[in-house]
Order: sequence, then structure tokens, then C-alpha cells
Amino acid sequence: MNLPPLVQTFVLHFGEMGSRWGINRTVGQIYALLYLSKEPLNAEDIVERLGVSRSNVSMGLKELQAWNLVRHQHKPGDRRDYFTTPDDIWQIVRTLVEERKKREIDPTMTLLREVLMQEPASAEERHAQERMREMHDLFELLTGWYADVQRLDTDRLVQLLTLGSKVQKILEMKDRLFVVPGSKKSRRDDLKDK
Amino acid sequence: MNLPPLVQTFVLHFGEMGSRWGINRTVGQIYALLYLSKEPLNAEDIVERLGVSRSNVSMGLKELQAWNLVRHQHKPGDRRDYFTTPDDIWQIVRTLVEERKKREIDPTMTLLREVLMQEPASAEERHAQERMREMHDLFELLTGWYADVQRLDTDRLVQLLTLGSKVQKILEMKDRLFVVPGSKKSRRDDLKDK
DNA sequence: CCGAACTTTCAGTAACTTCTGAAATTTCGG
DNA sequence: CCGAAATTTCAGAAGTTACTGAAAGTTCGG
Repeated sequence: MNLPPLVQTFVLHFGEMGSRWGINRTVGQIYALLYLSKEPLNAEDIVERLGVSRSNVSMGLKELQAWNLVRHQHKPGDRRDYFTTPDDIWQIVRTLVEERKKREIDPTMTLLREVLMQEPASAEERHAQERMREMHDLFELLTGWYADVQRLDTDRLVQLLTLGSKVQKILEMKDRLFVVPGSKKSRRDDLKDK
Repeated sequence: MNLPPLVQTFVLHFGEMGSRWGINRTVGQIYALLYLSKEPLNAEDIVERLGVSRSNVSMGLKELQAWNLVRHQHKPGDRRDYFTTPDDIWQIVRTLVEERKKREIDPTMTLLREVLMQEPASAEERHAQERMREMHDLFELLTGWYADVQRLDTDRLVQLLTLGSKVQKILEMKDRLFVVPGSKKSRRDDLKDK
């Protein structure tokens, strides 16, 4: 491995972190390297800096492309492929969340919906279904929230995150100031239901 | 494997999902089984239902305990250990987020802080440090938000998530209605700075 | 449309993880 | 404080994933 010390520390750390993630060490290292690099790198650059085989880099880049985590670039008069990460780190976050949702949440939601359609054949199955419904509803709430904030531009998103739970204060204020009579199911309606 | 069909489907799915996560198949299956089960289960119950070895279950439970994902229980007049997941799914979410933060974010933050203290020895290192600073600031923002909402009780958290980006509307309203003159750094101050 | 430059694929092997049965250890009722 | 019940540890077998070098495939300037 042939890297400046600061870069190497980070690259090694990300390699190890990768393993906690279902991403392998080399893929983690390639990504870290690209993330830190000012200039786009080609496969051979990566081979030299990380000291792994050419084919390993090829596989790793393929995987990163499957995750939409790297951009392809072409330099004029150079046939090699160059790779970068987006300059905007928020773009990276968005992609990561999107892809993880696609691979982990969506298939689970599909399965939950299927299983929730079936008739439980025993008390045990009935209880299991109830638990699955809780998970289903949880995921629905979370993905709904995600779909919502995902559309915000970065400034507003940062603003929202910076506020954190202080939003709560504003909510309470709103609750006290306005009662929206036509709303489908307000908290006040909840109380009436009991 | 000796389970009602609905339960089996879910357990198998979670086993596979586990692998995408750095958690192994058996651990995923044990967790899924405990999650769905009304009654606490002991190790031998799990062995029978999943059809894996006793020692494998012992290891798996140990790992789940390290993640704080299962509760130990004792039945009077029975020396065996019984295990459950919390009834409240939000408690499970909180634990998961907490533990992942502890294992993935915190060590990375430590490393980033260390590396950001050092003097860059080249233009390359200077740029790399800048990128690391971006990541550091991003993580700081996210963990700050997390620390904030994590303190909310479940009802309020659900309320907040249900609102999603509609909060934005309220924010804009607030911005228009109130100008807080003594605030450290409002958006209006930002504009003046330029 | 040749051939050099570059990339991808792939079979085999190395490295690592998971899983098991057996043995060691702990726990606790009697 | 013995011994049966329960749990944990552990060494090695089985299974899986990562990695390599060699070969096949692709691209494109001349």
C-alpha cells in the first residue's frame, strides 16, 4: 500500500468498517480512496495505491457501480476509465440510503405484505402476524418520512436536522394555535375514539 | 426446521437479511424467532425449532446479548434461561440505532478527530483532510439530530415522523412570523455576513 | 480492420467464517 | 457440597467469500 499516512489511516479504517457492512475490505478501501482523492482515479492508479490485484479492483469497482456509489468519467485522449465519488457528500448520503432501502427494506416489505394476506392457522401464527404487522407499520412510517424529507433540498434538510427535537416546541405551538377541523384524524379525534 | 409456515417464511428471510448486515444467518433466525414468539424461549426450544446445534444457539444468543437485542428472563422453578425481544418495537429500533452508532459512527468519529488534528504534509493530504472534515461535520450533524430526537417519547417521535417534510411549512411560517433578534446566528445573519 | 491498450471474466486457491460435537465449566436443588 | 441440569468454550470440519493470475473480451486509434 502506497499512500500518504493520513490517507492510509482513513483507507484502512474504511476497509475494516466495510466488513461490518456486508461490503468487503477491498471495496471499502477503494471507496475511501476515491472519496479522498481530488482527481479521478483509474483502475491502475488504485492497484498501485492499495497494492491489490487488477482483477480485484475491477470487481470492486463493479460492485460500487452496482451501488451507484461511483461516477464514471472519461478524460479526452485517454481510453482508461476514471472514477470519482460525488463532490457533494449529501448526494452520497442520499444514494446510500436509497440503495440500502432498495436492498433491505423493500424486499422485507414485499414479504411482510404477502405474509399478512394469509389466514393464520393457529394462535401462534396469529400472534406472529400481529408482530409482523407492527414491523410493517413501522417500516411504512419510516419510509414515508424518508420519501418526504428526501425531496427537500440540502439547505432545508440541514435546517431541519439542526432543529432536531426543537421542532417539537413549534409543533406544540401550532397545536395550541390552530385546530384544523377537516383533518382526517387529529390527535383530538384519537381521544374522542376512546 | 420445525415452524408454522408463516413463521418459517419470516425466519428464513431474516436469516438471509442478516448476512447483508454483518450478522450471521443463525443469529438473524434466532432473532426473528424470538421477535415473533409470544412466549420467551429457552435455548433448547430454539434448537428444536431452527434445527441447528445447541452450541450454535449459545453463540448466537451471546452475540444478540452483546447487541443488547434480547432480554434475559427467568421462570420460577426452572433453571433454564429464557429469552425475549422487547414488546415495544420502538425500543428495538432505539437499541439498533444506538448499537450501530456505537460500533460504526463513534469509532469513525474518533479516527476523524485524530486525523484532523495532524498537519497535512502535501496538497494531496490537505485535500484529503478537507474531505474528512466534511464527513466529520456530516456525522456531527446527524448524531446531534439523533441525540435530540432519541430523547422524545414514542408518541411525539411518531408525530414528528408522520409530519415529515410538512414541518418545513411550519418552519417557513415561523420564519415569517417571528424574528428572534438575540439568536446566535439566524439565517438573516448569514446573509449579512456575505 | 489490425493490434495495442485496457477491462472483464473465471477457475482455482487462500483466507475467513460458521457450525458442530465433545469436553469443560457453571449453577443450584437437595 | 454432590451431582444432575444447563450453559459455554473450543478445536476442527464444512461452507463461504475474497483474491489472484491467466485468459478472454472489448475498444478504438491508426
